Amino acid sequence: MPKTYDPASTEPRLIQDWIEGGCYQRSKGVGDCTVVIPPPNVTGMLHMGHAMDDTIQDTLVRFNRMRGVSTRWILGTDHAGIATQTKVDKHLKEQGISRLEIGRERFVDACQDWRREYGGIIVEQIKRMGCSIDFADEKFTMSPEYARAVRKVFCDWYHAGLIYRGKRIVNWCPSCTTAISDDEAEYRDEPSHLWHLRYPLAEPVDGIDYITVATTRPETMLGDTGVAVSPEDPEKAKLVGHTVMLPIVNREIPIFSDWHVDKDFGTGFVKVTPAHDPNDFAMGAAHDLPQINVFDEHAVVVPGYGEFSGMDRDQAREAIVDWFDEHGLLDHIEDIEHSVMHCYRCDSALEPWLSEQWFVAVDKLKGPATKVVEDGEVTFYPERWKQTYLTWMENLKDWCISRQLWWGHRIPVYYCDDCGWEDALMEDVDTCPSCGGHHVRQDEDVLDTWFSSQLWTFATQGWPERPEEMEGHHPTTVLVTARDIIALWVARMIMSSLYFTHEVPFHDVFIYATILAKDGSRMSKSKGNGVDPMQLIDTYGADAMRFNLLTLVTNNQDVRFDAVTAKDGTITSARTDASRAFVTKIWNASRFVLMNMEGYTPGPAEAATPEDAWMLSRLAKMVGRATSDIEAYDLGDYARSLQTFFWNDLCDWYIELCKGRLLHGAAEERLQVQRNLAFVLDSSLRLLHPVMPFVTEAIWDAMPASGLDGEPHDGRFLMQAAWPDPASVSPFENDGAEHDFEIARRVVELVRSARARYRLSPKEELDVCVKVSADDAAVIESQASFVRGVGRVGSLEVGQDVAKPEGSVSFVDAGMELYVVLGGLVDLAGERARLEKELAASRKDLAGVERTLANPGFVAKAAPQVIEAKKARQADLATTIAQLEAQISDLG
RNA sequence: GGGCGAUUGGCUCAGGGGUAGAGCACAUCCUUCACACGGAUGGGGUCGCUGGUUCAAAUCCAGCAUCGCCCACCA
Repeated sequence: MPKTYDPASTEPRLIQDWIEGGCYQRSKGVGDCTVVIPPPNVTGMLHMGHAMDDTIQDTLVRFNRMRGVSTRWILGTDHAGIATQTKVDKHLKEQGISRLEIGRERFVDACQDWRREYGGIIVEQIKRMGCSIDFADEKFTMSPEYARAVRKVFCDWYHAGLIYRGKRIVNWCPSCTTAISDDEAEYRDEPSHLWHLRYPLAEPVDGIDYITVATTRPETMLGDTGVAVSPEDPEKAKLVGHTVMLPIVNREIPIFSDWHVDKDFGTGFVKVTPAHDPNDFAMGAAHDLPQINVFDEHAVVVPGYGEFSGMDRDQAREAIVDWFDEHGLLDHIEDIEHSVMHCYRCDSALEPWLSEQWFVAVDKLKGPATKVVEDGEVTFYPERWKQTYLTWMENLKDWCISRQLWWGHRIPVYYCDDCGWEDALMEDVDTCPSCGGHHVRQDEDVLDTWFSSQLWTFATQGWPERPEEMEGHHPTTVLVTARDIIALWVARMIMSSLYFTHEVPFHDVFIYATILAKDGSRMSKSKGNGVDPMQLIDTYGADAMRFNLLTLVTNNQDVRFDAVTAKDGTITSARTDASRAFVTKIWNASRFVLMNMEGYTPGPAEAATPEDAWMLSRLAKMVGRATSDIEAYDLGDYARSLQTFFWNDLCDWYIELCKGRLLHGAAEERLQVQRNLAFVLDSSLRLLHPVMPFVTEAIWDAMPASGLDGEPHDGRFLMQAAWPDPASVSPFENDGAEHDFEIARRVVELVRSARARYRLSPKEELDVCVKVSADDAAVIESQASFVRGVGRVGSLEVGQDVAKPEGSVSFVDAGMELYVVLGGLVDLAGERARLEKELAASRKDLAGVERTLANPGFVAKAAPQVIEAKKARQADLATTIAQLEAQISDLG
């Protein structure tokens, strides 16, 4: 093995080997683990959220593959309608090309080119992360096969009456000239004004000849068809039933009362514009008011409004306010904070606009989709997201699915201009099936991107034409995704899957923490606080990034990622750096083991020494813990506990303890150590593999067979090797051995502490005496070689009646008194100070324990084990205090 | 407005009714033949605030504060 591990050269080679070895394709086995990747948009590059998502999925898939479960991880990308169209539009604009000039067909071709390029990049990035997903079988939400599935869904729902066309207020983006769904719109508070406008009454009432309405949208007054007041506003009740004469347009409109109105806001009079406000639309519908659209698709005032026609909404606002002012009808202007909806793509202010749209009626879909989550057929991890889902489902309104875009699935509805026939069809037509006429046209709109991605779990698996492909792989096992698309995507997948496949799309939904920038804000391009996962991989290697990400998988909603990108573009992340150090540690420890394998033949691990028994016990518990952690999606604990195990137990102690036998031991002894090390290392690599596939695979390739399965590795990959079986290693669990080891380890630590305090050379052997109970003395004696070797101890005297030697420093710890002989170097004042500090701490602890024990309530109500533990602690502390006092007085 | 989460050492985070943890950073020592991306030894925190439940609260509950996210709404 090379002295240093180089991720940059190793990772690409392994990816190639794995793919050539067919390791990424679906595996056969017992049970099923099918996962669909949340398809990234073809618009861009992988970001940290994807890196997190894909690392989690890969860890789960690799784990299951190793466990012998049949795995299938499905790759694909999303055409991402608006997002892609906007990017391509911009791209073309830079070349001086307008999409309107080149037309729909050529524009869609340009989108396809874009998708091939960027879809390819993102797939390469997924590959580079080490994701063991089937790259040979890539799906796309606009592939011909997928398009047929989308079309079938539309047609079936259309014919079942679940899809209908209707006039609705939609959030219209005048710049993208498309409707934006509520879920895609972004609200932002902005300083604005509340204009108080006077509307003259048609006939004065009790001497009042005008009322004042307050509005943030004066330009929409051209479309006003009523004025509303609150039913709880007695002062204004007398005006209800009267009319006002709308200025400028001279339209006589009624005053009515409606619960939408808050009597304490503004003036208590609300101008009602059904065509330009969702609430007004609702009020208008309830009170039978006309809907008058005053804007065209670009938010320009339509003809018929004199000087105002042809103005855009901003110009119109100014002109109309001026008009009111000139005519003495502008009461006053008030400054307010006002939240304005913006297009999530182009950031233009959205216009509530009345238009013809397609909708999915959700009434019949939401019931079943609610039930499966309530019943636990679909389980959310962490559990709290269940409530988020249910609340959203409860408040669900019909879903506007039409988009006025060119890039997307075109709505398969055909109209005959000759006879008025209309239908949704699976095949294109140019002749009217009803009248035989040739004036048949297809609907111009395309479908909301989520309409196609809601089919992702089954349309990627042969539905509807090859249902056999789904057998055993649907419902999928787990969906790993971000919390912000629980409503947009997760819920819709559940609804459509239940309808079309009669089963849930997945059993588990795992929601990971949102990755925030170091300052706690969302990573965003505009803020420039984002971190590029590819750059992290360049700097630290994919394993280090993956490991760090997995340690951040906790119950939290969001986590801060500590990486910072400097002005010169270099990236630093303390935690990823530490993860890289762990990768290096794994490499070096393995290198040491493999450098000392001469004469090795595979054979079973055995607890030949106390430290062997300890190590094998620790390993057995680690296997159990790693397995149950991953099964419970507790991936952060899986990663962190493995790191502690490998670094602290295996490297810091066991390998050090093996050196004596390995380098100088007799042949038989040596062979057993080799077998134990091979067993522990092999097991550890397998446990680590799901999160750190590269370094573990690279090492495994160089390793001989271990006692774990006895098979030589030639031509085999670790990623296809068996996950260690918790049941078969559990006989190694040995609490007694662990306890004994702790005692010996403590002796070594105390010797080291003395050495550090007196700055003694690590080469120099120290003489040590330990005064302990007879039982513990035997325990230490049995591990004398370990204590001598690792502690660099010369003579070691252990017993009940050991006396403190001349010129030694003493330690008191848990019933143990330990003396390290220094030979006249003792710093009496320093020792006294140290012992007194410990004494003070012990006394304080004892006082606390005694206070608890003196509490009658505690003795009466606490669990017996707790009381026992307290009493034992009391005894220990009392002994320690007595010993410390004796030592201090001994110092003179 | 509704909901959710966070608040633990300088930083990023675990933990979670009964002796406060890790990594990084810091201090001292060590280039001993796996590893200086290392080893050893240390210093450092009344677990946001106020109440409550309990024999016992950093941990459970309530309120508050601050930060963040989601949903809804705003004439």
